[in-house]
Formats: sequence, structure tokens, C-alpha cells
Amino acid sequence: MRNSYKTRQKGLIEHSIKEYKNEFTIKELFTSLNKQDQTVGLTTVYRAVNSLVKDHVLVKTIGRDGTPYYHIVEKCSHDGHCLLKCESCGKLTHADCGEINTLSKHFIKKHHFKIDQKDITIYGMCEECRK
Amino acid sequence: MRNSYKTRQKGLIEHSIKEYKNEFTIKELFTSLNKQDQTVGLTTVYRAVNSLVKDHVLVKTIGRDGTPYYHIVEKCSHDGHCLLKCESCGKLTHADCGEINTLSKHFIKKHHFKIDQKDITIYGMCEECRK
DNA sequence: CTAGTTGCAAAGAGTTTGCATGGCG
DNA sequence: CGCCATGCAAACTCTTTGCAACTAG
Repeated sequence: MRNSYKTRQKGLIEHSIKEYKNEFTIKELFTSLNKQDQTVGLTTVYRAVNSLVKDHVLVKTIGRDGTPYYHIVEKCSHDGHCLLKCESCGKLTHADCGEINTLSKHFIKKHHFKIDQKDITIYGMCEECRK
Repeated sequence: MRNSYKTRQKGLIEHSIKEYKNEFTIKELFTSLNKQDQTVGLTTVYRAVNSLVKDHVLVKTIGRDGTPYYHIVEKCSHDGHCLLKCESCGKLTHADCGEINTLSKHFIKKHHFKIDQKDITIYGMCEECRK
């Protein structure tokens, strides 16, 4: 068990992360952190985010173009991660897992394929962005 | 319409791609191409693959770790790409889109979220790999 | 001969690591 | 004071681009 110090940088990062309602990228986080006068190095951002992922505070997902996105796990803590991800605004919505369960049963019966229900992301467009 | 020459490299790449039953990565393709005595440069592989993607011969998908994978589109040509991807062996199975349609209707009714049915990949384990 | 192709080297983008410095406890 | 954290520079990986040489038609 390694000890850990509270630092100005960690505080800023933690605070900044909580501002995001949806997903964010490293670049976004880094930029927003450095809009203020106090700066945080990019390396530190990477290290902090990776550490939070390791501690299951953040979840890392990969966008369709390969960009890594992060979001706070507690905002999506069902038994798994059945996420509806808006490709336009990045908003994450929870899917009720009932339908996924049905789908899962169907796939295993018909295709003998066991879907990984713990981590499903389905892409599309949210209501706002379709207007 | 740009003209295109037939070259040794293109022939080798085309042939090699057809060998794959499932997905492949650039690295895999490059390695297999250069196991023979005749070589193909990495740049050429990138250019050929990108070109085939542009011409809708190959489909590019991004794995969960961010690695780009490619597969031949004709082996998966429904109206969309409802793919079941085995995380163990990379095997791609087609899902019949009936269930996806049901899921889609459900999501739009309940979450006002329009899923992108043209490109869905669901991860899991195929029958073989679960044995 | 002419235009597309190849592949090396270089340039980028994104991320991690080494190391000296700095700061928490 | 000891140990962890920080951040710069460097290293790495993956991919694209510039350019001169090459080749199909």
C-alpha cells in the first residue's frame, strides 16, 4: 500500500474532473486546467488520470476514432456499463439492462456468443443533438 | 476517378488480406507480408489499407485498447455492421439485426436516443473460446 | 513518356519514462 | 528528513507526409 500526498495539482485535477457531466479527454482536461493562472503539467495530468483509472474512480473508453475518453465511474455505476454514447456531444446515458439481458440471451442462444455485459457502449445521437 | 496501376506490392497485400478469416492489424499484415522473401514497405501497407478502407473494401474498427483492426467488408455486408466480436480470437460474427431493431426502438422510446445501427460492435466470447 | 507507386527519412501526435528538483507530512 | 510528486526532456509507438527514384501502361 503506497502512501500518497495531497498536492495542489491533484486538487485541481480532482476538482476539474467533477465539473464534467460527461466524458472528457486528456486534452480537454489539460486545457481547462491551464486556462487558470496555476498550471499543471501534461505529464502530471496523464499520471493522475491513469492512477484514477487504476483506482476505479475513472473509466477509460476508446472512441471510434481511437481517442481515449474518461468519465467518473460513480455517475454510471450499475452492475455494468451499458452506456449510450452520443457521438455528437459525448453525453453518456444509461441503458436499462433489461433489454441488454434479452439481447444477451438471444445472442447466446442463436450465435453461441456470450456478450460482455459489463462493458457495452452503443453509439448514436441523443435527443438534444438530433434537434 | 484516378487511375491505378497494378504492382507487385498491391498484389501481395490483396492476396494476404484474403487469407484472414477475421480481423487483422496493420502490424499483423506487415509481418506476414515480410515473412516471405519479397518485402513490402510499412508505408505502402498503410497506404494500401487506407485506400481499401476509402473504397469500402475494408472496414476499420477500433479495438477496446485503441488498436485499429481491419476486416473485409464483403464478409459482413448486411445493411449495416452488427458485429459480435470475440475478444479472445478476434472472430467476427454477424448478429441478425432483428434484435438490434427491437433494441433500437426501445432506446428511442425510453431514452430518446437513436442508436447508430450502421455500425455496432458488441464484444464478448465466441463458442470456441469459451470451451 | 507520363502519371501513379514505392519506400526511406522526417515529421507529427499521443503517451510513457528517467531524473533532478520540489513539497507534503 | 524521507518519500512521494512534479515537470522537463527524451524515448517510444503509431501513423502520415515529403520527396526522389522507380515502374506500369
